[in-house]
Amino acid sequence: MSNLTLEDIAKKAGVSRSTVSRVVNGHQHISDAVRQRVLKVIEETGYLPNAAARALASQRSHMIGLILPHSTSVLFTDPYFPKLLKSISQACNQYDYTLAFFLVSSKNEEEKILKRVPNKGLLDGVLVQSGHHGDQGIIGHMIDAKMPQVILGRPFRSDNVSYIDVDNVHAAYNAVSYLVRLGYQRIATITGPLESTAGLDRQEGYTRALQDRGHNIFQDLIVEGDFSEAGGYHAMLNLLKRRPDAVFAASDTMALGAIRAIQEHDLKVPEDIAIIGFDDLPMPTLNDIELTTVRQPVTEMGQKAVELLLDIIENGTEPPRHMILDTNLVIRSTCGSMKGIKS
Amino acid sequence: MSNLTLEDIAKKAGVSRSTVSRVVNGHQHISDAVRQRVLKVIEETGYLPNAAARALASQRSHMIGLILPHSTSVLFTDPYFPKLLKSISQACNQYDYTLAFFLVSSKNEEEKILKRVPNKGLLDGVLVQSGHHGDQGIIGHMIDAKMPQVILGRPFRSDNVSYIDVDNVHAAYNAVSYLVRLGYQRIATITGPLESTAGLDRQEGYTRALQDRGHNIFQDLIVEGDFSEAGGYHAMLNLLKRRPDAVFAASDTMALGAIRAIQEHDLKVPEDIAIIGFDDLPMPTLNDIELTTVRQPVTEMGQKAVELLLDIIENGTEPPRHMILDTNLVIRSTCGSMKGIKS
DNA sequence: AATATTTTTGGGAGCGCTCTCATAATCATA
DNA sequence: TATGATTATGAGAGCGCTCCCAAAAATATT
Repeated sequence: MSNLTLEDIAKKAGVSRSTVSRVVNGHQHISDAVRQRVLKVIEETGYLPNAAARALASQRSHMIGLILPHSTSVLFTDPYFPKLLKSISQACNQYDYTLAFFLVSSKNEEEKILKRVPNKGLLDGVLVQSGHHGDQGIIGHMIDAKMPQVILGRPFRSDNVSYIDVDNVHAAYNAVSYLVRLGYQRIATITGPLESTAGLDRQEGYTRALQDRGHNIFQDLIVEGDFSEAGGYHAMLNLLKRRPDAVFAASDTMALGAIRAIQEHDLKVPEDIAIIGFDDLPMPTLNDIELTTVRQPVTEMGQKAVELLLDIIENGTEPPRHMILDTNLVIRSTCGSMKGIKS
Repeated sequence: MSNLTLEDIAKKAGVSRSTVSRVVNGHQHISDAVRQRVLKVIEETGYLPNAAARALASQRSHMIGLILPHSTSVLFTDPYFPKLLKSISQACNQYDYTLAFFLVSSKNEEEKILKRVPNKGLLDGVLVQSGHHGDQGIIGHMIDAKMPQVILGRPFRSDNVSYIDVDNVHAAYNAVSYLVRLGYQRIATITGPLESTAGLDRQEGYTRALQDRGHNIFQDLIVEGDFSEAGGYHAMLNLLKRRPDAVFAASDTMALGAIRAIQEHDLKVPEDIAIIGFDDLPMPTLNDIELTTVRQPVTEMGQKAVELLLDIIENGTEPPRHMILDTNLVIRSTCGSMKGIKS
């Protein structure tokens, strides 16, 4: 099929290579007659430009990479990544960029990938999912390689890189404030892993909300989880001994695990213990639970991340750009019913 | 960093461009002294070859694409795709290929993607997830573009393309035979969507097993599902009226939905109704259910698919290669206990 | 020691495109 | 109608690599 070159099209249309190039790239300063003629030849022959030649000549591959470090790739069971991936993919498509996908499953792979990614002529920029200490290596590597990048999730060292994140502190603050306003007294939290910024930030929101509302902070009402169902279950098992009347779980999956633990102890949600989650993603087995939760704008995040990256590719890394997206509280039935709460 | 070219390295090492190229690509006919010298310069300067230039000169991008058509992208909630994606990504990494990811979410996107994917110089080949009628368009398009491809899952028209699939008929046959041997009499099935080859094949295995064992086929014990939890739930609601004593669900997610329906009707698994699933993938909420199921070798499938594609890229499309992977029955507790069954 | 053989190296032509610059054609202005 | 400004087109020099071919050096063969 398309072993045709610009030159071939030029010949067939009776114009020069440059002219065909202009038509293909939609430049101005082309007479309408010529444009139509060239377009017709392209249509007839099914000509498609050679991406490699284009990338070499223009120094732009029109390709961006998505790097998922191994600290996160474990979490692939939850629907967060598929959804994020989908929105990133759609955004790439929208802007005519190709998405290269790098799943870093081991230290070994990290090495190999870090050798390939910074190659000139391959990628115009990268999106790096992060939020863990361990990811600083990748991020630093990209900075060294002067590869334009946007971090998904606030990284631990964020001063010199661009990132996009949801406002975790504020989101958690609102969720916990809601529990306070409902009159709950012993509000516990199952945090995310505390070596992640998301875990840290959500815990901070929890603490601040309680403090601002004159509640004491009890360390034994704070249990660390790992964003997994099993983690939530075990964390809740611990918490049950401390008799909380409400729990803010830093992820829906953990909320689910917590509910399982509660139900196994013949307690009821929300009558005995209220639960609030975090994410609001579609889960295959959430059907019978009306989970009150914090909705993350995952789709928006993917879209904006791509746009941010393209902007950086176009206009340079400096200054680093930080974008914080709003969340909103989705009130369902695991905290008891209540109307007229304004966030 | 690497705005260095081969030429620069050549100069620094006091050799020619060709020689450096040989070293970089590990060709023979290079004296050890020179090789060491060049390697040292490369090391010191952090030189990385320009991927675009390489692709242009060698007519090989070392990149393959993964296309997920919209018929499948809906299913992204279940852990099948993440797991497949992971193994494909790892295999690519292993062979030093870059993976480009195309999620086709709409007819509109399909058009755009089909315009970009066949570009010469971008991809050496593609993996296409399939099994639906609707995907024939994409497959045909790739054939027209002479793009090497491997289909993941048997496509509807499979004579002229290479594909890799699990032996769905045989797997279902074994699962249902197992139920028969356990003595179940009214064995129902919740099928996958019948416009997918997986759905069709698994149903065929069900039918054949019953026939071979002298059971009658009752059409009202066959209900179509859609691989989703909700689909399984509703299908089971229908089946309950027909009082089956065992159900073969064509996916674990549907099995889960079915179990939910059964439990809501105050029946017990396996005492009242036995359930057997299909997939055996880690599910966040499967903790308390010991599902007997058919294990699909998803990881192996991703790995083999990449290897098959690389072989095709290397040695040509002809003849089309078909690879069928074995499954195995994983006996847990949703069919009652029984020992010594050999598949 | 002379020739044939093999190994090592360099030169050069392309891969198919973009993009600047020069030239040709068109239009506006006086 | 001559002059300058503007628009349309073509020619040519790369982009940074691979790979073939020929030359040079090292080694083997008689």
